[in-house]
Amino acid sequence: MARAASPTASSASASRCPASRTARSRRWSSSPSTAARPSGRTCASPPSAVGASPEGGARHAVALESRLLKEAPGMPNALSVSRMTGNRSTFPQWYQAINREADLSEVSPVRGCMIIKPWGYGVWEEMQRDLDRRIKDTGHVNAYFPLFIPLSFFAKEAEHVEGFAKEMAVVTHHRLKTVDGKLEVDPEARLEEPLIVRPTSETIIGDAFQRWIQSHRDLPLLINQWANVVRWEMRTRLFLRTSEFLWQEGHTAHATADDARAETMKMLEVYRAFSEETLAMPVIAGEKPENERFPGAVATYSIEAMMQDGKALQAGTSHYLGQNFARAQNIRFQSAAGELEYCHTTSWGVSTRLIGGVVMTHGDDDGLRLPPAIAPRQIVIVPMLRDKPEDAEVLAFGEALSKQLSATTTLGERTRALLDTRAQRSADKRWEWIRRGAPILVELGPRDAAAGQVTFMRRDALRNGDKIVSQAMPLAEFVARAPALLAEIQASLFAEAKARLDANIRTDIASFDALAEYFGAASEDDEEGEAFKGWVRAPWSRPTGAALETVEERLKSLKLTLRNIPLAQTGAGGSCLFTGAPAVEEVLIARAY
RNA sequence: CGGAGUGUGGCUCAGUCUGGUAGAGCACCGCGUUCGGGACGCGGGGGUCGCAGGUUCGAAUCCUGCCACUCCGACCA
Repeated sequence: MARAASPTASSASASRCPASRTARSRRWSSSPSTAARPSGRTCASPPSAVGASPEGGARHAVALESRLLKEAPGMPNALSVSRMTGNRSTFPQWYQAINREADLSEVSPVRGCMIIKPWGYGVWEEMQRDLDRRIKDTGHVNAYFPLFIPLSFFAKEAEHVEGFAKEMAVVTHHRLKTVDGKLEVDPEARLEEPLIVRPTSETIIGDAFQRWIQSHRDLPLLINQWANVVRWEMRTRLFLRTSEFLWQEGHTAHATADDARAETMKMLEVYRAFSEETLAMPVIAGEKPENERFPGAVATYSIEAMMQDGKALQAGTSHYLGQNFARAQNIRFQSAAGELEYCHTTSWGVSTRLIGGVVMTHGDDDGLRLPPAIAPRQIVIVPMLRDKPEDAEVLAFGEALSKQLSATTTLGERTRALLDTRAQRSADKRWEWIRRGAPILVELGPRDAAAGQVTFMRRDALRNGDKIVSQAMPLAEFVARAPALLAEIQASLFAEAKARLDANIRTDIASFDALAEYFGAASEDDEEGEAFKGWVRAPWSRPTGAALETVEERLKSLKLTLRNIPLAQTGAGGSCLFTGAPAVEEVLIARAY
């Protein structure tokens, strides 16, 4: 073992020092800024001390990947956690490590598709439950439409077709046959009309709307569907972009443009509130520039969230479709005046991508941190069992605690507590729950049982420097305070992310050159570590058509995109960053997922 | 689809240059000692080295083709 700088380290301390072990560490070992960094936690030797030692510690990958990273050098707006997660060059590895170590998801044998593991799916279920409530509270009802859409349906809206045609899964046959012991597609079983696997459901739902709507009394028609969709993506990443993903898609029809526009904005606001209140993920809501519109839409709005590497994630969209789909599909109603008119429709959706957003918003060196509102288990009790008589008391105490906690109400729901009685070692279980992001972790030992007290850790504030922070209080007090404590964790995660977002949107960039300097300089760095860059909010003249395309081209050279035009405008004047013309509003510019 | 890289037990990797019949740590199983900050000892189980051909007495290693994954582009929730 090449642990040159700490010759005294015992194997025991080495085992607690996983940072010293991956081959990755060699990548940074020559970096001057790494060597000086004090080792984290119980780790005795600096990362640079380690060479080719192949010792393992795979389960610690989240911690070890990130601990080795460079500090963001001299960045005024550097994230508080940028030394681990804010480093652009290692962020993808960190992201994948969390997916693996927090048991969220894994790539499947099917190209471009993922397996959402129970813990990750549990998070999705909590999201679904909360958002479904919000969707129903705004008057919508759930329904389900077919996975397969006849090609002819899909073909009706020209822009829509153009937007999705390149990423379509198509079903052409309905039978297999065995030839020489091998299964083959039966050429005899060709479908008369190919079916596409839905990439979105405007057309199949529009077809139903066309039949369901006759009178203005049938409007508004407010439908939502929870479903999977398929878009044949070239490049996929867990949760953020996969060929198949889960989502919710709302589809509504209205009598007037005003009503439909109001619906579009209402659902955008539902998404904003859901994202900020439930996911603790601050967002900026705004309108997409015309070239970023949903295919077939008159206007598209989005909420954009800032990830810990500074990139923007489109976290939800809401579209005003005008009468485009109504005309294409003959969705008409008879008005009070007796006239036949086309409906105005909307659609809006969020997907399992949000899970990726939560990971990249709240994750840290120790793994995932889940906002209590979406944590499948909010309080996990790990009993310290030692194969001794007092184990029974510890377990009994734990069961009582779990039961009492489950009788309380947190954030409007029954508190989700778990007594983890699995046979694994307590220490392993503790770290597993830390990596998974359980908001509160209770460690229950004989001393607690005897004293009738609860010792616990908050995942949002797990460490003070290198030390794990735990606190203790009497059972009754803990049970009484747990809901408030969880609410506090929810709030603190949001506050942390909100502060990061607010601190990293620059509004002082007044020219394209300045923009290029800010973003361009970093891209010339090698992969060793690009400094954190946030977003830029800049005045612009809202160019359209070819002029807008030119803007996009120039931004592309800097790997930048227009995210949205925030609804909340400051009214600041100035001249357009791109055209020099008088600005009419501000636009958000960022690198994006 | 272009550029770069990687495929070796569950995980992270060494071994490939210089062919000789597969390793480490962690994880897993058993026993014992431990146990409030990622325990220790002893003993085990698990890999046709991404796939298919080829060269060779012999291939993880050399050659050819293919596939998959990761990162960077193009495309997108």
